[in-house]
Amino acid sequence: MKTETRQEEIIRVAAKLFKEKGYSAVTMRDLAKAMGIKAASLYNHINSKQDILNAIIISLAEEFTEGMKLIQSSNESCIDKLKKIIELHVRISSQNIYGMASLNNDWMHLEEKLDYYQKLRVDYEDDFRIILKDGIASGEIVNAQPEVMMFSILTTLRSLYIWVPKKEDLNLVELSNTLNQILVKGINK
Amino acid sequence: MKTETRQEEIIRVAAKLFKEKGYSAVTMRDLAKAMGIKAASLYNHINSKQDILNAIIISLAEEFTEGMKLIQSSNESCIDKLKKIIELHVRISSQNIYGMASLNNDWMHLEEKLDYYQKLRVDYEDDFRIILKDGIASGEIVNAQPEVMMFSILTTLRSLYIWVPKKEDLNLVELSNTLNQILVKGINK
DNA sequence: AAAACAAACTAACGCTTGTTAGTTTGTTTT
DNA sequence: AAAACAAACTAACAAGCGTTAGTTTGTTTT
Repeated sequence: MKTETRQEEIIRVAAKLFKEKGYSAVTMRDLAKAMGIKAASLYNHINSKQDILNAIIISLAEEFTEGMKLIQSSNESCIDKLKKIIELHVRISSQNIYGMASLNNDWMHLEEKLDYYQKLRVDYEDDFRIILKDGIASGEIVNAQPEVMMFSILTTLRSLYIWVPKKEDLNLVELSNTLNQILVKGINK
Repeated sequence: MKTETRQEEIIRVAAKLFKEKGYSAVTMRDLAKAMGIKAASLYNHINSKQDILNAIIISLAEEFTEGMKLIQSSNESCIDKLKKIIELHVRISSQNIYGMASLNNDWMHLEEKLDYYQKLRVDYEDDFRIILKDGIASGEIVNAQPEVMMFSILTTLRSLYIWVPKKEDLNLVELSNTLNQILVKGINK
């Protein structure tokens, strides 16, 4: 197990605070107090508050992009690809619930990295849409509006961070399966 | 049509700014500039920045509570109640997309009103859960984990504000129907 | 015409913000 | 023992924060 650098520790603690109050409401003095040091000392390890946010969000966004590219290039059925996407979100979200909160709520405070982030996001959604449209074309998926389907599924998956920690007892494979059933097969008998 | 007071106008404009940057990142000077006046002049109409957030969030939360109580006390089937809940969210969200953003993202910055808000929220979720459990008990709904179902549906509905404005062409009845189909019946054939 | 009111203004307040500069301390490498 | 380094510190900065006090201006009510 690789030991965490001081910089990584700061970023991890920052993500936790960002989840609770949002990026703008967390001060460098708040972060320093949570680390048990003075605010100025943070700058021995990080360049700026902004850089902390960049590090949290961009690494996560790239992880999602990588995952999607793998799924996209497989030749599984559309329904199986959706299952894989659900597993991707469950895995990443459970590994970094604090970072996922920043990704969801504080992306608009990215500055230099904002355009890059938004491109990753748009591309991800485009890939998702294509999977759904292929599924409709091949008759695997019901012919409803793919935009609404994508919104519904993706919103649920993006919000997993709110909810995953409360279910530590539930193992992640089981959670993926349940989500797959509910999101894909619906809830009525 | 009742004309808007200056105070209501400030609250409406504030909600729009809060949606874009979050409560903490919006300054009273930002808000004043958006209103075309100086920051100090805002205080002729409102008591504090905090009060603006309270007004936005609490009125919406109470609107949801009222709607839920009506649905709860009707004697419709569980599936029909779910449909009504979807319609409730579509209606309120489309009427106040900016306020819904604050409700979702800035509720933790409520201060005196935080406990009250959280009670409304917990009660709402309790009512929702009971509807699902009744549906499972009566065999209307598939016997999966009601917690996951509720999370999935409620997360989608709570995020409508992100997405409704892009679909102005789509009428709201149609959107409710499509959401109902996807959330309840699923997407696979 | 006088009084009252709504809604803007200027000026300033005390406090907090992110960040920098320079220094101290203790450990590790030469 | 000397040099280098990592990681903390104190002190301070300029800018921005929410908010208050007191004033001006123009309209509406008496």
